[in-house]
Amino acid sequence: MKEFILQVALDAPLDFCFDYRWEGAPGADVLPQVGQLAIVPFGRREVAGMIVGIGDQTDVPADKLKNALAVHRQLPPLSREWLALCRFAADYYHRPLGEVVIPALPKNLRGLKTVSLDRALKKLNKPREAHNATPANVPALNPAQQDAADAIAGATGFAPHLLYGVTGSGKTEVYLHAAATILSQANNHDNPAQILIMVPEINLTPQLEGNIRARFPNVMVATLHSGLAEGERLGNWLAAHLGHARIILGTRLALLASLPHLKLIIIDEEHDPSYKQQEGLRYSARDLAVWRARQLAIPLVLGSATPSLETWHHAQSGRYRQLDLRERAVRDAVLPTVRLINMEHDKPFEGITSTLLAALKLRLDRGEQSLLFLNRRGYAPVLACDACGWISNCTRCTAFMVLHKPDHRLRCHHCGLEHRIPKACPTCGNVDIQPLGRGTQRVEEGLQSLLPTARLLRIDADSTRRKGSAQAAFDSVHRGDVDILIGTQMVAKGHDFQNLTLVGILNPDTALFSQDYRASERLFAQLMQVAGRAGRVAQKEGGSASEVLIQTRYPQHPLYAAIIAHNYDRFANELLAERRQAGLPPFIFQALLRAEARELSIALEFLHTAAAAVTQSGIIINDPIPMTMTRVANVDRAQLLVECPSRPALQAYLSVWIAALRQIKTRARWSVEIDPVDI
DNA sequence: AGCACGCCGACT
DNA sequence: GTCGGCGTGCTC
Repeated sequence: MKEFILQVALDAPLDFCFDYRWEGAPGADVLPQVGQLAIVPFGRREVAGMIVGIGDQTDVPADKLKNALAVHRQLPPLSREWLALCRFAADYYHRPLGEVVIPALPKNLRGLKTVSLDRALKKLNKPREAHNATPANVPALNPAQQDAADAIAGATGFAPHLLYGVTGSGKTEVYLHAAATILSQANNHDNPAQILIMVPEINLTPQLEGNIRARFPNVMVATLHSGLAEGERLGNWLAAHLGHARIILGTRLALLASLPHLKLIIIDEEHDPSYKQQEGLRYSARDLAVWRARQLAIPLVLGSATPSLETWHHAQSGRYRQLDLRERAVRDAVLPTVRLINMEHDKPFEGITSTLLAALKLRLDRGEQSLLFLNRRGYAPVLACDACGWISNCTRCTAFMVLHKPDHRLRCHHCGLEHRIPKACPTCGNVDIQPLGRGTQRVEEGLQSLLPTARLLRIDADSTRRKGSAQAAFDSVHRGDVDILIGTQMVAKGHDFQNLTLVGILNPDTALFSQDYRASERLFAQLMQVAGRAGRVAQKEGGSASEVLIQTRYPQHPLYAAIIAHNYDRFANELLAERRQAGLPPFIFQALLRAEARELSIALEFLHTAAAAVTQSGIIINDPIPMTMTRVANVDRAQLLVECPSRPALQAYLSVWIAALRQIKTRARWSVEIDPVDI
């Protein structure tokens, strides 16, 4: 009876692996393998861990060493490539390996019960023979699309591409053609291929999933996103892991799926902030995709009308190959006309200028649809008392309680605190307390009074809280049951509305002067995206083209000039020049140390100690500062930014520094984020 | 992270 | 006299 020592990575905030004893059963020839899951005792619990090494020695004293309880042997082991990807992510983001590996696996795989595995494999549709994978209903490509698809499918080795094309220029067709070519090539050589297509939010883009399934009727398509039920998640994950699924469509979490035959990665809307995980392991799925494509020596496509400045920089410098789609692929479609409405001259009533109101009436008369975009939900962002100056502050956060009129509540969007709307000022008793500012609910109310016959529909996180209600709302717009759609950024993504000819942007100015230097980049992307909802209709005979009206107090701002000209190139180049001048990303690399405690002084004291813990030339350590929103849910937060022009130098420093931070005795909770985006 | 143990305040 | 607050320490 031979005894082995398993090195097991566990999902615990401990930066090392744990050793377990494994005694092979007498006569058993099946040994545990690296890449298999083991169930092990850990403290008083039993948890799943990943076997990352097998040996016959350990430093762990015999009285501490425990036996592994079981090994998942019916599952093919995770590949060395997959483990290397996880190890890279763990190293790069300075987190324990198990914290990357274990959450990347379906929950149902992590339990003691192994029977569910067989059932999930029954449940799966058997893949049909892939040699017959002839795409159905293939539209012809224009020359630019054809060149792009050929470049991607014909690339050899690691080949990152920026597919740069405005909304409606037919990026999806390029993806599908490149995918079809790579799938068929692989099949001819009896060498299966898998293609990973990532999208920002799968729930908002059901059309893409439908298109893919229709185009590849003989290929198994699996989706991976957080909205799946656990059973479905396990089945789809297994389909990818076993190589049955040839196309995997998913959100950022799909990047960490096991894809043994991966031959192409596509990231649609690569600039989208949702590719950055904002809790736990704060990874960038886009950045990890680049690493994974390099590791496997395969092509990568980053698609966007408004690329992130990181990607744009790489394309400009020639590290990524840029593929341009300069024309709209939809026949007769023209780019929407963008006009500014100067709110200094045309004072808004109920948040709507007379120019915009007239444009809305025109669409109503013509039986066409309009979209009003306002990135602020609720009725009003704050309730205030004129008499004594009271405002509806949240008692637990550095934030206002937002007025939600339909359910008669004040609600904090940060900690969830709620109470009834007071009838009078809580401090002075004044009954005349007023909402300040305007959210989607208030716009809906005001607009209904201005246009009593119009059929309005508000789409935001509040109106679509129930499962499936967002889809129902979008369906009613498609059916033509709605004249004017009022929405937050939820309406900006994915959906094409055939009869929509007017987009009104109500109040975009706040982002122009934000402390966050990325705000203007994001605003541009958001405006382009929401404007794209309108321009998809072919120009009607005798009618005018679709129109985007932007209400602003700063019509001279260069961002708007770029929007009007549909010229992201120049705007992006100007932003890049500013970033270079100011020493901001992508010309510098950053890490952010966050600390939180019941008292701000505790967090700040920790950060000051941290700032002095390890100094090194070339590493810029900024002053610790309270976060803009200092208090959330009665916890005070502060942060410390560390910068360096060299990524390897920053990484080397972080390894030493974080080890030193672990030695600091503090009551603050802290974490380090690499490449932070919201600072 | 969990989950224990351990030592001081308001209650069945 | 107990129940329970969260500080501290450990997990192969």
